[in-house]
Parts: sequence; C-alpha cells; structure tokens
Amino acid sequence: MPRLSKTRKALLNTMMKETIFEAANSVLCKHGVTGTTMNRVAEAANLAKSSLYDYFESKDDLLRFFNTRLVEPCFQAIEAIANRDLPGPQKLEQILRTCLEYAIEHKGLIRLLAGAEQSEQIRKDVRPRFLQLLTGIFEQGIREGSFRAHNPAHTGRMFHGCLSELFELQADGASDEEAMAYVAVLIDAVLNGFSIHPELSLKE
Amino acid sequence: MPRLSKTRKALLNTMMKETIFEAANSVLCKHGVTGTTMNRVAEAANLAKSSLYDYFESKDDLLRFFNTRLVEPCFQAIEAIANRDLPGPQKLEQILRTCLEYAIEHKGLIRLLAGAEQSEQIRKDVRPRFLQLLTGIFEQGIREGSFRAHNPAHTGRMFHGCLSELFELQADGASDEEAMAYVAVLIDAVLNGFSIHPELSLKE
Amino acid sequence: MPRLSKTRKALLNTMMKETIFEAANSVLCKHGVTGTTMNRVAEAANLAKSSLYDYFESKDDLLRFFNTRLVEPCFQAIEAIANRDLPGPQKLEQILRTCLEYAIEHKGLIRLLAGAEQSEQIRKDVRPRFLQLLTGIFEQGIREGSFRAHNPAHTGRMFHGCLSELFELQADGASDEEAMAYVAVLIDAVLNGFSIHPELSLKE
Amino acid sequence: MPRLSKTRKALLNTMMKETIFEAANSVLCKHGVTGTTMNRVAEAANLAKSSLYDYFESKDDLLRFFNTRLVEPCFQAIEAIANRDLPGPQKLEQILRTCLEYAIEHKGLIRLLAGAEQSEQIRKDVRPRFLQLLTGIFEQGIREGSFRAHNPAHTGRMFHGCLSELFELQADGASDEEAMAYVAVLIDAVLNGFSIHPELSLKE
DNA sequence: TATGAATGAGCGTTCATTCAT
DNA sequence: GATGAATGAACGCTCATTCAT
Repeated sequence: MPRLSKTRKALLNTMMKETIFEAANSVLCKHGVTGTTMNRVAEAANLAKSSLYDYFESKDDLLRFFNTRLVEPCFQAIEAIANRDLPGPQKLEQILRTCLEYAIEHKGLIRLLAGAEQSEQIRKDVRPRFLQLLTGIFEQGIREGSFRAHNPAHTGRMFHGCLSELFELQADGASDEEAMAYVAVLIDAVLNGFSIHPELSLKE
Repeated sequence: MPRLSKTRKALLNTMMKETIFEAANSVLCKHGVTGTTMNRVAEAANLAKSSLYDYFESKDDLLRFFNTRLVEPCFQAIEAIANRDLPGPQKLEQILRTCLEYAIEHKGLIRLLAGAEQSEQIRKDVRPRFLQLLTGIFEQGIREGSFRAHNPAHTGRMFHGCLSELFELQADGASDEEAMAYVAVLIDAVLNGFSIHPELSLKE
Repeated sequence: MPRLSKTRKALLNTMMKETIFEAANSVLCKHGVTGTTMNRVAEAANLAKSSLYDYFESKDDLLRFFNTRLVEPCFQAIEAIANRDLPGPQKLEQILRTCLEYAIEHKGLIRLLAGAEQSEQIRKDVRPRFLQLLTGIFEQGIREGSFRAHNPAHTGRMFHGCLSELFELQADGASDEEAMAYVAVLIDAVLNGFSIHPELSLKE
Repeated sequence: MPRLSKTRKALLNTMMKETIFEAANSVLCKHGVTGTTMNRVAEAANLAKSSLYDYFESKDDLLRFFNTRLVEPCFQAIEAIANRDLPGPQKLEQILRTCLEYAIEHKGLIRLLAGAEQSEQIRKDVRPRFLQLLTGIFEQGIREGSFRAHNPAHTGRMFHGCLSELFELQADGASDEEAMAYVAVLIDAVLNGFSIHPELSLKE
C-alpha cells in the first residue's frame, strides 16, 4: 500500500502544517508580527522549536504561509470580482463585502493587514497588486461615466485606505455589526460622496 | 542658587534630549523603527550608549518622545484647526494640507506612521484621539448640512484611512508633487464624491 | 535454520553497510568531512535518517568505517610492500606508487586525509602505524647501506610529510598528471637528494 | 587628559583582546579548530559570550586574529629569510630553524598548522604563499647549481610537507629536543639526500 | 555627569540522536 | 527491519539594559 501510505503521509504533513499555522496564528494575534518568534510558535504548538523546521524551511517560509492561507485567497476573490463584467461601483461594493467576510472569518488576517505591524513580506507582495487592481476599477468607472475623472491611482489609493480601516476597526475589537455598518457607510460614501450638493459645496 | 542651577540643569537636560532625539530621528529615517537600536542612536548622537539612559528611561521612552516631538505637534495643529470656527469641509481640507506639510518636512514622521513598522506606542496614543476629532468634524458637517447623515465615526474613520495612505505613498518613495496631487484628489473627492450624479447611481 | 538465517542476515547487513558507505562517500566527495551530515547521507542512500543507526552506531562509527574501507586497504597494501623482500628505496618507491593509485581511484580518501578537515579519528588510528612502518623501512635502508644513518624515525616522518602533500596536491584540484609528476620528483629526490654534490655543499 | 585616556582605552582594549585570544588559544589547544566555539571561548575567558563581540566582530574575526598574532609573524620571518642574499640551501636551513623557534614558543600555532584541523581561513591565506616562496627558493637553488633540476614547485611542496611534520611532531607531544633533532635531520637530508651514492642507487 | 565594560535573555538555525509504530 | 516524527543541545549572533567608576 505505498499509495495509501504516501497519501497518509502527505495528509499528516498538511495537518501538522495546519497545526503549526494555527499556533503561529494565535501567537500573531497575541504578540503581533514582530513578536511572532519561533520560540513562541513552538511553545504554542507544543512542539520543540527544531520540529518547526520539519514543516517550514525557515521563519520566512512560515510567514509566507500566512500569505498563502489568508491573504492570497482573499486577494484572489477580490481579483475575481475585478475581472467580472460589472460596473465599477458595483465591483467596489462586492470587493468590500468580500473583505468584510474574510475579516470576520479570519481574525488572524487582521493582524497581518492592519497597519500596526504588517508583515513586510505581505506588504511588498500584495499591496502593489491591490493598488493596481483598484486603480483599474476606477479607470473603468471613469470610462463608464460613473466616476469623476480623478487620477484613478489616487482614488484607488484612497479606497485602499478606507478598506484598511476596516481591518483596523476589527483589530480594535469592534463587533461584526460595527464592521458591517462601516462597510455600508463606505459603500454609500463611494457612490454618493460625503457631501450634499457636492458640486456646490466649495463654491458657496 | 539652587533655583538657577535647577533651571540650568533642566535646560541642559532638555537640550540633551533634543540632541538625542535628532540623532534618533536620523537613525529612524535611515533604518526604520526596527532598525533604530540604542547602539545606532548613541553612535549618531556621539554619546555612550549608556548615556542615553540618563535622558530616557528606556528605548520605549525614547520612542514615546517621538510622539511628543513629531506626532503631537502635528496633532495639535490639527486639533487647532478642528477648534476653529470653520465649516466642516474646510476643516478637513486644512487638516489635509497640514498633514501634507508635516509629512514633507519631517520624513521621520513617515517612518513612524506608515507601513509595516509603525510604532505600536504611537498608534495607541494618537489614533483614538484622531479618530474622535475627525468624528467630531463629520458630526459638525452633518449638523451644518454639508455632509450626508452617515455615522460620523465611520466617515471619520474613512477619512483617516485616506490620510494614512498619504504617509504610505510617501513611504513608498513618492515625490512631494505626487503627495500633493494625492491630497488634491482627496480633497475633491471628499467634497464632491467619487461618483457623478451620485444620488442616482444606486437607484438605477 | 538459524544458521542460514544468520548468514543471510549478516550478508544483508554487510550489503546495507556497503550501500550506506557508498552514499556517504559520495557526500564526502561533494561536501567534505564537515559537510557530511547524517541527513545528507540518508538522502544519498535513499534511506530514512534513522535507518542509518541500524547499521552504524553513530556518526563517528560511520566515519570509522571509512577507515575500514578506504584507509585500511591502502595501508595494508603499503604494509604488504613493507614486508616484501626488497631493498628500502624500492619499497618507498612502490609505496608511493600505491598511494598514488589509491588517491587517484578513491577521491573520497583525499577528503579524508588532506587538509583542514581530516577526520581526527582516522588520523589517530593510522598515522602512528604508518610512521612506524616508514621508520622500519628507513632502518632497513640504513642497514643495507643505501640510506645515510639518519634517525630513521625522523626520515620516516619526512617521507610521510612529503606523502601527505600528495593528497594536498590532489585536494587542491591538481590533475592526475600533476600528481604523477610530483611522485616522480619525490622518488627521485628520495633516491638522489635535492642537492648536487651533496656531500660537499655544506662544507664549502 | 583625553590623550592619556585614549591611550589607556586602546591599551585596555588591546589587553582584553589578548586575554580573549589566550582563552581562545587554550580552547584551541584542548578542542581543536572545530571545537573552538564562542561559548567555550567565553567560558575560558570568564566572560559573557556577548562580550566577546565587543572585541571581535565575529568568530571569523577572532580566528583571523590567530593569523595576525601567530601565523603571520612566523610567515614574515620566513619571507625575510627568503629575500636575503643567501644561497638556496642556507635559506631553507634558516627557514627551518625559524619555524622550529616559533613552534617551540607558541604551542597554539601547532594546532593551527598541524594537519588535523587547520583553520580553513589560515590554510587558504598562507599555504599558497608559502608554497610559492619555497618554489622560488628551489628555483634559485637550481639556478645556482646547488639543487638538481627537479620541478621546483614539487620540491617546494615536498619541503613544505617535511616542515608540516615538524608541527605534527610537536602536536604529538614531542619534546623540544626531538623537534630540534628532526630539524637537524631534515637539514642534512635536504642538503645531502637520504641516499648514499645517490646518483647510482637506481641504476645499479 | 558620563562612560566603558559587561551581561543575560533571546533570536533563527542546525544536527546527531531517539523511539513508537 | 525500517521509518517518520520529534527532540535537546548547541551554534553564531544581537540588543536593551545595568553598574562601578
């Protein structure tokens, strides 16, 4: 039964990675990125420190796994939305809702993405791609005539900032309801702006 | 002459703190928060490492001083704007411009406020106060009839997110011109929204 | 059938040791003594790391096996030469040629015997016996009247030093031809000395 | 008195380096190059491990200090001899005597140079230079008509091998008298060869 | 007052070895 | 008999902090 054994082996390996990942996740939630040391992860996983290295090549590798498991799926869901045949504003709305779902489900994600101590790795990987994606949506919105002709890189960035605050909000311990309310306001503000009679507000 | 000597002492102490702060600031700009070690600060200040402890109780204390010297003045300038007798939208605009000026002038501030390595301490101190202040402005704006009646805590948060991106932008190495352009778009978007005919876009 | 099974067992055991040895040898050639880790050996042998311990008590034991398989045969060939009925100079010549052959054939031997990372174990085992053997040959040579009446322990040691350089030369990456040339010079020098009119060179 | 203080400082620093060096030297003698760990050195020096790094940048730096303090002076003395206006054979003789002196005085040198566990660093630095130097002397000797026209790189190498054995001899715990005797034999052998009537010994 | 010297806890990583299955 | 999982000790190194002078 070498096939079975191989399968089993792979499965066990995957489960251990998962266990360690969860341990690391809990450490991350408690101590932040900087405080996530191999020592603490090992302790949380009830393993010898050296055993971590049987499943992750290095600390970097372990952190990269957070990308794979938390950030990347979320980002890909976002990317899928961006590629749909939808008007820009609705894309933004759906992206927001997706982020909300992820943030509610995976609390660890928040530590990773909230400003305080983002993993350098993740920042470098994801941030530019995300900004570019948002820029694209704003470009589309402008083309469609639904958005004003602002520099889309800048409006994209603004939207990104508002989105980050969603994670911050949750990192601050807000309830899921608050997070949902925040998203609702954000959606409305994107579509309708903050201001009443906006085109007049500055001139008068 | 105990009084004079006391005064002199206090003055000297203040000057030394200043010297060390500047040294630390230069280190911060070059190496980031994590890279700001007591060793490097001492070297930059031309002082023995142990002498730093005569003026700052700990590294944390030193970092908190950045709050006092960089973040706090900026925040107080913002607070002053918030307390002026101005319509909400204009307050936001002036706050933005103030932040821009500070960020351009004090590059160390950026390292402190942006990205992966923000000082946890500073976050905890400033963030809630800032959010509250922005909330107040949005409340005022709603009262004045210039802003829609969104939950002002949420719109404040959104604005904060957009503002954070200003620091991120600069941490990414953007030119001052780009930063200015971003601020201009942000001001316009706050006032006029992203969308065209916003009040219709959702209904149709 | 205990006897048969015992025989078979012993045979299998021997074969496994051989397999592991060959794997270790290839690792040794590639990575040197220090770089020969149990992990690498196991990988090269296509065995679990722990299985190595079924055949060798410890890493030291494994390294000692190199003695048995590489060094010892070479040494015994040398010993055989020493025991032949030959004049001393010719014994030395044949020993040299034998060493050359071994070194050319078994590159692992070189890693074991040359340079910075010689196996301490092997040194301790082989060196004194080799020195003694060479001493014996020089004694014989003196008795026969072919060598000057130097302290044979010392001349033996000198010869050993020259021989070591053969391995060093190869460890430095010299071609087989160079190694042969070195041996040729060494033979000639032993027989004829470095100097011309040697017996006069000091007196004049 | 800044000048005095600076001098004192430098002196103390030098003395500490010396202390650590001696501690490291004792560790080296006891445990060999591989066994010379920062832990052991610190313990031998009665210092915290981290304090070693106040005087040496790294373990490599510490080992390089052995070069500076033990190997290099010896090598430079040898180099000076090589550059004197002397016939080749006498150069070799003087080099031998110099090595003997050094080896008698600095027992730590022996662990560094004897084959068992030479420092890789030192090997790479010194060995080729030494071989080249010896080659030069043999070239000169051939030119002068005192040495046979062997490939001088090879005879140089042979001489180097004989010299190495001097250090080995001492590492084996031989008395200074034995070492001297070895050198005497080596000198005589270089000048007069091992063999009697050498030019005939092979032909007949 | 200022400092040089020293420290201890902790970091990420490696590796020979053990043991239940 | 062979293995995967796990371990503990040690490695080189960093850094905030302390203390006698």
